[in-house]
Amino acid sequence: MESLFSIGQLSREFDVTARAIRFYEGEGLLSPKRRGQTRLFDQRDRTRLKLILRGKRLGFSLAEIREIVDMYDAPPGEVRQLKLLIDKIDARRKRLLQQRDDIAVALRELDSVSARCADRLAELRRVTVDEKSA
Amino acid sequence: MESLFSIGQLSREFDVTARAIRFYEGEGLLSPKRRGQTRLFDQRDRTRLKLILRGKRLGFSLAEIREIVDMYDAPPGEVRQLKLLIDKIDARRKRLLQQRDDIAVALRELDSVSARCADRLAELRRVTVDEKSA
DNA sequence: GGATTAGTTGACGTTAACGTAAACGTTAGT
DNA sequence: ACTAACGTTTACGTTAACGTCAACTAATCC
Repeated sequence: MESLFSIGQLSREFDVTARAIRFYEGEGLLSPKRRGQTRLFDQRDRTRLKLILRGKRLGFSLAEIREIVDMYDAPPGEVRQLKLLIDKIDARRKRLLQQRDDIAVALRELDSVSARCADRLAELRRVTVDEKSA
Repeated sequence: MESLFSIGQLSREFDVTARAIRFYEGEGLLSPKRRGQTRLFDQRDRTRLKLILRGKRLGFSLAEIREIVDMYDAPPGEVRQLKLLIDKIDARRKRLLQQRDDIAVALRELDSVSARCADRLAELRRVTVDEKSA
């Protein structure tokens, strides 16, 4: 039961414009089947689209995303290519770990800003109360 | 001992072009002092630059980064503005948490790809050995 | 059979975030 | 006095990632 999807369905489901999806196809990131002119996306396309959008959320360029997507294909048969792939995986992992650290720091800082806001709010309330009691 | 920095120093230290730094100033993200024409960056500018670059690593646009940088200023005195700020903080946090999830998933997937690579490498070795023993 | 809805292919427009080049000033070394 | 190294402004160029028409087709509903 290979379920198929129209461009509109994917567009709504993932909140992305049809134009963007067509653009991704043009860039070789998706390769839907066709019924006449109309695109038909299968489960594999859906998965790839999810990968693409996650990549975007993490700030990867489409060029980088292409590399990532390609990683999910069968590993190459030639040792030279295989080692190249392993290097790329390593680079990806490093970037992700760096991002993870950045996020940890950013979250802590946000908390501190948040606390300052709460303080400020309390202070403002005191002033308001003072004004009322005056 | 307020230490000062030239644009070149910052450029080298953070591995970013002088052009970019000037651009950030133009966008109002930095506001260095001047000695004649020459820009002089202090510790505050350095901190802001670090914030900017971290934002970039996380895929934020400069517009978003501006919002973040502004958060680090003193919280506003008006309740209306303060609540707006709190909302923005909340939105930031949500995005960061989403990204953290995305990273966790991506790292797991990378591991699985990595494993497939290792398998493939082992398989290739077996073939090589077979050929030798033949 | 006209209208609506969903899809298509060009093709040009737009925005962000710098890159790049030209022409110039200033300070330090030889 | 010359030349390097570093800085400046002004201004045009570039790339990525789509947005936005326009003009068309194919299926469906009333």
